[in-house]
Amino acid sequence: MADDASTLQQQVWDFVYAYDAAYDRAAQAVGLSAAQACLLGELTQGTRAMGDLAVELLCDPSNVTQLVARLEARGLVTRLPDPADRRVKRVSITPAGRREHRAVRRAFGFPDDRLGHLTGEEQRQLSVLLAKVLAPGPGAAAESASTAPDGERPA
Amino acid sequence: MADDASTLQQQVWDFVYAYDAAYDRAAQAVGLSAAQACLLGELTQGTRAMGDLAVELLCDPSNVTQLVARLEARGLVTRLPDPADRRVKRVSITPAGRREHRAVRRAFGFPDDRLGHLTGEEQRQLSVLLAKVLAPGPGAAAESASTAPDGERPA
DNA sequence: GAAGGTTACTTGATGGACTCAAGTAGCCGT
DNA sequence: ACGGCTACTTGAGTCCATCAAGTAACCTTC
Repeated sequence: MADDASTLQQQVWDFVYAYDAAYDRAAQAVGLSAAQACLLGELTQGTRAMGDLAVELLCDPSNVTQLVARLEARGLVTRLPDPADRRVKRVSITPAGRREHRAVRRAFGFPDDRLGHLTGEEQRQLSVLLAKVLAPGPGAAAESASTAPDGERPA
Repeated sequence: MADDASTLQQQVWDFVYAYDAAYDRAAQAVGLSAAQACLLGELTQGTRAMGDLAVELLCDPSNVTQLVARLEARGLVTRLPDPADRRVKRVSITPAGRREHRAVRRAFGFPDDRLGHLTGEEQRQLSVLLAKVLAPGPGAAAESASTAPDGERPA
């Protein structure tokens, strides 16, 4: 029985490894780092305050500052003060940034290449299982942070 | 239909995100980076040549040099010349390294915390689905690199 | 309405991860 | 032994990431 469990763990590891590697390749093919692509992904649904990005990306605010600075220097995002609270800077994606991000999504073959191995029915099964795995489980107190709205991942 | 698919993609993203974050936390709880923990994991089944590590970790050989140097400085691995080919350096894990690695495994709660949400039968289902996803599929020519033998992952 | 505390972001310093280019040492075929 | 290849290292540079300290703006409270 420990054998079944360890096989599953190995499979999950390989799965995550393949996913990460594919995303990395996709980003780099477009000339972005994984972190940059991930940040762009966060912005596709609308603007975000710097601080919110730090929370969503699970990193230090000062890290977001430099990440955004590099993207801004390349014209992929803009940073403008929030009219309601002048401490806050709201980051939004530019048309060029949207193009780059779409290019990453296009280069990211994992969903089609890998999930495409499954039939529609199998995909539905997988979805059910993942929902259960991801459900806030017993043992963990509070878990939320739905991360990216369209399917990104970090480094 | 595009809705089912996009839900699945989002779930896979969240799953990978949670896995990565958990591994990162586990490594850092022990005072290692994810890359260092991953490298230790590669060594648990036996020694490896530097070059082989570079292939398995999908990175430049010079990166392995510094990674191993840092681990060696902390006494977690040793590096000794291959008697058969004096160009080759074989890296092996020390008892201290093994202890650290076990600590990472212990701190890595994902398998128990998350996969534990599934019944034995569901785990078996997931295993079958993952096997199909990971199978060398149509479209990819050659894929091997079974990565870590006991369940590691990179940054 | 000014003082004090908190919040949001930036700056500076530091360290790890990673890559590329160039270098050295050892292998191997001719 | 010579030339070419392989394995690893070194050095330079970039990005990611964190911490500590700073600045500006908000928000209370007196």
